[in-house]
Amino acid sequence: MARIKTEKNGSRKDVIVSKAATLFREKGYKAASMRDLAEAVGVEAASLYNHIKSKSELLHELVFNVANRFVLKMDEIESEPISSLQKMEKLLRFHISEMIHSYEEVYVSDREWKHLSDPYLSNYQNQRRVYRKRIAAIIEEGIRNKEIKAIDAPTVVLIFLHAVSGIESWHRSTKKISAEELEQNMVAILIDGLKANH
Amino acid sequence: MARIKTEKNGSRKDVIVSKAATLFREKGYKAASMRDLAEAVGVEAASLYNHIKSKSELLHELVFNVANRFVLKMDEIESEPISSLQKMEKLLRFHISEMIHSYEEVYVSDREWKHLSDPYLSNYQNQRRVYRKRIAAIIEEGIRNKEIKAIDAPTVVLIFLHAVSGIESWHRSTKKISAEELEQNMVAILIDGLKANH
DNA sequence: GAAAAAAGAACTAACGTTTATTCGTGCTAA
DNA sequence: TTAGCACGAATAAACGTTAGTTCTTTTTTC
Repeated sequence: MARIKTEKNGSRKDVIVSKAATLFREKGYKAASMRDLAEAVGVEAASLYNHIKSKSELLHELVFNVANRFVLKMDEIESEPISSLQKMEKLLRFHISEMIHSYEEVYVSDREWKHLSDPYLSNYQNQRRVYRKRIAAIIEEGIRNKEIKAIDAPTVVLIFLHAVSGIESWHRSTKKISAEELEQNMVAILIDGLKANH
Repeated sequence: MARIKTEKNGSRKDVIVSKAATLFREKGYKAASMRDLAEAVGVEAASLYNHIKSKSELLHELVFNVANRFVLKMDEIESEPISSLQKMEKLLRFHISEMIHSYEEVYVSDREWKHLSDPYLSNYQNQRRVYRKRIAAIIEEGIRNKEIKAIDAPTVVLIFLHAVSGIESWHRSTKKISAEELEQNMVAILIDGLKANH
C-alpha cells in the first residue's frame, strides 16, 4: 500500500494532475484511461478518487491553469509603453517559453479543450475568442502606425498561435537545436515577416 | 430500409469514409463512435460493416489518401527548374489549398494519426519524417544560394507546417476573409519572413 | 420480358470488453 | 485514536464488432 509520493509543498492531487498532463498529451484525453493514469501514478484506479472528483476535472484544471497564465501575461504586455511590434515580440517569446517549459500542459490545453463539457467548454471558447481579439488589436495598432505591413490581423493571429504550437515537433525530435536558438529562429522568421517594408 | 445514397461514380464506402472525416474532425477519432457515424450516414451501426472492415480502417484510409497526395506534389515540385524560394512558395500554396478544399481529411490526418495502429503507424511516421526532410532540403539549398536567410531549416519546416494547419481557425470563424486573401496573406508573411535581407 | 437465383445491403439482437466511477473495508501515518 | 488514503469488488453505460435474418436490387435463365 505505497502512497503517492509528493514533491515538497505539493499535494497528491498535483502529482495526479501532472501525470495526467503527460498521459493526455501522449494518448489524447479520450484514449487515456483512468487505469493508465493510475498505473503512471503507481496506485489503483479507485484510489485516484480520494483526490479528484472526476476525469473531466483533470482536464479543465489543466486547461484553465494554462489559460489564466496567458491572460495574465497579456494584461501585463498590453499596459507596457512599447511599440506594437515589440509587444508582438514579447508575446511571441512568452508563448514560445511556455511551450518549451510547460510543454505537456500547454499542448494538452491546445489540443484537448474540445472534450471539456459545459459550462467549461463555452467559457473556454469565450476566453479564447477574447484572447485572439486582443492579439489582433495589437497588430491592427501596429498597422496604423506603419510598423507592421498591411495584412489581415486575424490571419496573423492564426499563424502566430499555430506556429508556436509547432514546438511540439521540436520536443519530439532527437537532434534538437537549443531552446535559445529555437526561440531566436522563430522570432526571426515571424517578426521579420510582420515588419513593414520601408 | 433506406439505402445509403451515393454520389454518382462513388461507392457506399466512399460516403462512409467522407462522413467519418467530418465526424473525426468534430469529435476526434476516439470520441467518435460507430453509432455516431451510423447516424450521420442514416443507417444502423451494424450495417456499416457490410462496407468497411473496421473503424481503424476508416482512419488509415483517410490518412494515407492525404499523405499520398502530398508526396505526389512534392515529387512534382522537386523536379521543377525553379528557385528554392519559388519551390517553397509553391509548396506553401499547395498546403494552403489542400487545407482549404479538403479541410476535413487533411485536418484529421494531421491530428489523429496517433491513433493508427502498427504497421500503419510506423509507416506513417516514416513517411512524415521523410517528407519533412525533403522540405528542409529545399530550404537548405535556398540558404546556400543566399535566397533564404541563414536559419535552422527544421525550425522553418515546423513553422510552415503548423502555420498552415491554423487554417482550421479560418474555417471556423464566422467573418471569414476570402480564400484568395487568406492565401495571399499567409504567403506574404511566411515567404517574406524567409527572404534573405539584401 | 417474366421467373428464379444470387448478391448486396439493411435490420435486430447480442456478444465480450473497456470505460469511469462508487462502495465498503482496512491499513498507516500523524 | 483519528483522519487520510489505498484497496478489491462491483456497477452501469458505452464501446467495436459479430451473427443470423430479412428485405431489395441485380444478374441469370428460359
